[in-house]
Amino acid sequence: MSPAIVDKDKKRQDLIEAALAVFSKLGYAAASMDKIGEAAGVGKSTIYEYFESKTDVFIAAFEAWIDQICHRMTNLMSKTSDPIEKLSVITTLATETGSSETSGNRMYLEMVDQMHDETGVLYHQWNLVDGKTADIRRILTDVLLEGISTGVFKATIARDVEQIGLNIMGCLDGLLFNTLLGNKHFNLKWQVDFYLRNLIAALRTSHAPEKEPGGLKDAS
Amino acid sequence: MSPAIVDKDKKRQDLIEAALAVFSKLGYAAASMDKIGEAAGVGKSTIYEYFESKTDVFIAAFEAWIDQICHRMTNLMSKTSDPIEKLSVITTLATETGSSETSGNRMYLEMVDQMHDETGVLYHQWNLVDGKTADIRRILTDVLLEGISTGVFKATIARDVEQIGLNIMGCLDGLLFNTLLGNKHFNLKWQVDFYLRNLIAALRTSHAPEKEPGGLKDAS
Amino acid sequence: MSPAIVDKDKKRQDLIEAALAVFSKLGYAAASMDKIGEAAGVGKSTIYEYFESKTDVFIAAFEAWIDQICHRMTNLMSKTSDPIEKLSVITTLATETGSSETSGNRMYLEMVDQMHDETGVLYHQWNLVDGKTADIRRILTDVLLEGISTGVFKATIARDVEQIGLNIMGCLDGLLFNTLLGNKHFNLKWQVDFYLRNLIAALRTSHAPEKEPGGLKDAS
Amino acid sequence: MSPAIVDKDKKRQDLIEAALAVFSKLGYAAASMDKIGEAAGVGKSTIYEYFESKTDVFIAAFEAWIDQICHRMTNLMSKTSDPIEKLSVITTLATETGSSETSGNRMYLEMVDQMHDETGVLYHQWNLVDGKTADIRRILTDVLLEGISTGVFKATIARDVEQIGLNIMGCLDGLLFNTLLGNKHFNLKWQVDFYLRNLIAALRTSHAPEKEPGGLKDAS
DNA sequence: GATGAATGAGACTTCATTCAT
DNA sequence: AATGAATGAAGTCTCATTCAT
Repeated sequence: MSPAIVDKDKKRQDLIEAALAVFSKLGYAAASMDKIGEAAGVGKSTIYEYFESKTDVFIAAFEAWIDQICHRMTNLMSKTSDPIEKLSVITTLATETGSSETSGNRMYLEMVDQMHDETGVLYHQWNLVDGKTADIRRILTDVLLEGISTGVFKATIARDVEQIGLNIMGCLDGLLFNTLLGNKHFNLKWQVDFYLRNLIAALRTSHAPEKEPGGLKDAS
Repeated sequence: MSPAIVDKDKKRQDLIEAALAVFSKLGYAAASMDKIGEAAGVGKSTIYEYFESKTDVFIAAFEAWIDQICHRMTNLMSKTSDPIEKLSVITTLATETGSSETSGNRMYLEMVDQMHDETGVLYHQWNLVDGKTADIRRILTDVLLEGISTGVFKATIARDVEQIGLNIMGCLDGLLFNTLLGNKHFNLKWQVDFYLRNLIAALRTSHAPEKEPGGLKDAS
Repeated sequence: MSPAIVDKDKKRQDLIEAALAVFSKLGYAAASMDKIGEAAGVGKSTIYEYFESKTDVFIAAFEAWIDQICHRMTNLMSKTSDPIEKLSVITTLATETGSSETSGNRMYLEMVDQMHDETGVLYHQWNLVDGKTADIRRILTDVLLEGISTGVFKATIARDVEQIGLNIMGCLDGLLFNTLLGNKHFNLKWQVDFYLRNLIAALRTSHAPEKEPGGLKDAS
Repeated sequence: MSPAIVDKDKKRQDLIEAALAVFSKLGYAAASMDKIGEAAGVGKSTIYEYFESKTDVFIAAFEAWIDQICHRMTNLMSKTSDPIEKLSVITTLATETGSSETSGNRMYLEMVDQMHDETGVLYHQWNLVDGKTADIRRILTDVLLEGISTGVFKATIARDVEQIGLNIMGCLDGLLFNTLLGNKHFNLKWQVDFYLRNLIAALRTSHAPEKEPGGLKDAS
């Protein structure tokens, strides 16, 4: 006759899952509590048993989303030890996100929007976002440092690894946006390959073997 | 004898200007007609003398915004004949946009958001956006083609000029976003220089002189 | 160099004419000052030089409308001396008003609406309406009295002529409404003929000749 | 344990009732959602829990209104088997509707107005209105046919029963309007009796007994 | 006298949130 | 714990009317 303590956490997860799906598809504004409740199979007032407000729900969904990305990235990268191949994992991730299958994913867009909007959920919450995205940045930084220590990447980039990580994230974001936005001129795979190819050319030591990551060969 | 004659076109421009400022600062949803009117120094109902709806106002502001970018880009590029230096104009533009002076500029973000949101103003309006942004793409394409014809860029990129133009736009967008979003780790100038340096290295003919555009030398 | 005094009255008439057309077509609420001005070929603010308010414009249009009906009715009735044939003029008038040619005429409907609506222009203005419609009632009463004095109608109806006049107006209104309303089952001419035939049968003296007004013969 | 369960159907009916009262008193345009809510004792937004829009509310009120009339008419008519007395039920109904007790009833007027107004709720909805009013027409038609089969009414009117039913409805509407509209000259009971008396005289077989329905004897 | 321009009041509608059960 | 029901604040848009020229 112990109270259903576990259920509460499980249900919260279910709600987050449902909310993430709705936010990804509709964006923050169009995602009404009604719709989130419906997606989770509960009445909308039930959501308030688990979250303070719509803001709270969004933040939880956002955190879950970042966690998912990190897990996926870590998983894919663990399959190889070559730093260059690890970087090329990004192509896979980006292509996945940009594919029509999951094209509803507007979380990044919403994150930016909510951070930038004076009335936005995440306005002045850079610390929160920073903390969450730090995990992704760390993964990239580690790959670069690993590449330096194994002689694949130039030692001179060591002081810039943090900025280079940001460059990758930033440029990828932009390429992804343009695809999500429905730009029919856009060939996402080509674009990501082209960017990565130019980047790696700048990072690699001149004597490093020319073995290239899958898919990059045709990019120029 | 004559009624108050106002240059309706001028006033419309003023309203667009004000609307662009408000949309840039607050985004589409948070930019109420009240606020736009206040910014323009008129009552909200006055706006309806010049526009059919909020949608109309946004589209006009969006078009004005693209036009501004094109003009600025064309102006800056006309000051040099070197394709590489022309490309580096992008650094200036990006830095300007990302500077705190004009940090409110969320138009691109909003454009993406409105196109992607099922209920968005620009949903399924890709033709409109495409037509407007085509001008920017054309400017970039022209620079690339000019570089090829003067032997500065590899002839082999000729077939890809369109995609490369998109790559520039996309990556720049992403870098800009991350800055606008308040990412304090982000050094926009460094990021743009780094991207352009890698890009130009991939485009230029091997025998081309190493003369680099201002500001790129230190980027690695 | 005398001021254009005549023009003012003429212009007022033009405005009334235009307003009547717009009110008849659109009804009171949908007839914006903008549209009335446009129909009269002047700016909407000009209307306020000639009328105090939209209410004023409507009342003037309403009065003009009643006057038109009276004139038409008087004209048609003057062509015969037979009271029964005079009554049958109503068929012509009703058919005219109900015909698709002029089907836009919603003045009566609007009159009723505006009188009955708590916020209506004519609310509590029965005196005004009564005074105006009195002319029509008088015409009908005169026909009945004339019929009595010539022995065509029963003398016993003398005390009821006023009510009978109202009966004609009332029933005709109703039949007209149902036609204006688009009731496709409705054959206006048949309906009016049927009503008048029954009415006349009740009014006429038993020894009066059976000569019937045109169009009534087939009505049963 | 269970949330506040309200009989949604019951509440919807209450809202319709309240809306019908407000529409009847003020007409469609002047009946704001605020006022309807107030009349029902709920906030205006609550109405949107039960109806999609103001249009929806009006249509529901309109349908309820027709249903009420049909029920009342059927009830009253069921108390006698004499077709002539059945027709005289109309006098009762009309007098009721036109009495000061329920003088606010402008539903018919509004129905006409909304059907006729280009921007009206019922514009081009003749099918809806037709379907609803068909019930009333059917009741009248049945009475007439029944009268024919029992030899009270002339067999020759058989082909016109539909039009005669419409004639009754149309003329009654008009008489009612003039009363509702506040015409102080109008004696509704006299008017309806007069109309019905003339009608019945035209319908009845010559050998039929002169037994008249209550109230008709004095009408001329 | 005429009118282009401006607007304030008010309408419908949405939705995050609260409350009673 | 769960939720059906209710709502107030806010947003977009309309339009009769006023004002300055």
